[in-house]
Amino acid sequence: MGRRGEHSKLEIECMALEAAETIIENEGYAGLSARKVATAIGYTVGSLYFVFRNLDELVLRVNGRTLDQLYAVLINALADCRYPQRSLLVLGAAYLDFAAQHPHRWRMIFEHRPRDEETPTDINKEKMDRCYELVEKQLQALAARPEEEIVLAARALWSSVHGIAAMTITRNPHAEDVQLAHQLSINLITHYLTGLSMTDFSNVIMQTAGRAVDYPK
Amino acid sequence: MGRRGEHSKLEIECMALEAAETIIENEGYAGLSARKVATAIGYTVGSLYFVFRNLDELVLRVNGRTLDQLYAVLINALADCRYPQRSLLVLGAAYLDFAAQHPHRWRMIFEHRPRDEETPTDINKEKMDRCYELVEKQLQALAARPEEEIVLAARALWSSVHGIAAMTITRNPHAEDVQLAHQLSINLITHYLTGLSMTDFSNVIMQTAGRAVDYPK
DNA sequence: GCATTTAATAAAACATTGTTAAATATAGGA
DNA sequence: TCCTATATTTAACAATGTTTTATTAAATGC
Repeated sequence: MGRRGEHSKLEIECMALEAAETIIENEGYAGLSARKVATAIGYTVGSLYFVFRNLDELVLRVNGRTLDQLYAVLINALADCRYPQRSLLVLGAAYLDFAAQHPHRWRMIFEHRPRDEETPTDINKEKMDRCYELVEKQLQALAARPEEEIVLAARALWSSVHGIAAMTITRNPHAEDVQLAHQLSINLITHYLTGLSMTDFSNVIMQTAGRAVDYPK
Repeated sequence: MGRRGEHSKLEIECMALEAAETIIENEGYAGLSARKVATAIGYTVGSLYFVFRNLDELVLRVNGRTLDQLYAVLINALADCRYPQRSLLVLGAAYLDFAAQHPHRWRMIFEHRPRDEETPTDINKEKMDRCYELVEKQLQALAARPEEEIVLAARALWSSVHGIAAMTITRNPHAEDVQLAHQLSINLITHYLTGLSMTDFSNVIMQTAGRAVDYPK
């Protein structure tokens, strides 16, 4: 039929993203297909390719929106935390809860493999780095250290919480899994920060940089 | 043609697994297909389904073999480490190196989503738990603590190193990525262990268990 | 107000996928 | 030597992402 101008290109784009999100939320990434998204928004397959270059691009866009949501959640969780150590614990807890509440979309951020080789994969890198920066800010408030060390510590800490989520929170997480994740996160952050406050940090850096692969006996 | 008895069922199974592994190692999971595996071992598609229930089963078997390899690497790396703290650092480094050397197969362990719902997903759980136990053993040698706390700490620590790998080592890791991963791992393990040795561990457990989700201000 | 162009949408076609059903050829026993 | 069981292939199916072609409605020119 080809009715025209009923929705603007931007509207269709937004509708498609929302439709894809609910499909993924309900059926997981495996349930996502171009035709399913298209019929969900009342169009046919070909129209999707008028808006997105391919499905990979749509997925990357969904991931971007998920990262935006995550960031908002983190900021919100941080709202009324006055002490940096508590802030770090709260950040970890908020991340775990977000992962548990949207397991499919959360996993898709990390697990999506673009079919097309030339699709840029690091489009959402900045959105991920924002999270590291949140952690950096708290670490800075906790102890005055050189920038370089703060960056490293933030990355180590945030990656660790992510690892706990990755190993504990499945695609269909049970309440007990989530609770275990929280225990692990608290355990990890607490001990790491204690160690951080006890160590001559720059010294460790000097000793270990650049000789990681063949670690001495 | 149907030549018969040229290879036993078990032989075909092994050939298919090896073929799948080289395909994945070279082209990633995206490059894996039933037909490609079949032709690689000189058979046609249908024959694969005489040996494996479906492709998911084949992938799970490959994952099992990868985990066996990983375990062997970890044991080997541990061979001549006399001090538990050093052992933990070496375990982390060995894990990162394994992930960097076989990124596709390593990621597939965690990223594989079975198409079929009724495919059991936790077949390789024991093989993963063996890794936790290695860490537990070192932690036990480091400090005498109740079993429960050792288990928790091992899980936190190992998940963290995995998280560092997951965030740093891409599907086509550069040398600089791997080096950063090693730095982060050393940083994390060192500070965590320092913190562990400084803290009244059981006290922390008592305080935090069961009130993880809505964390107090 | 009608014809023409242009762009939005649909429909169809293609190659590839996992999986299954049917066909076929071979090995071993009668 | 035939027969049967089974290993193996072949063909077919449905679903997928993507591209190409066809159609229709709006915008434009006169």
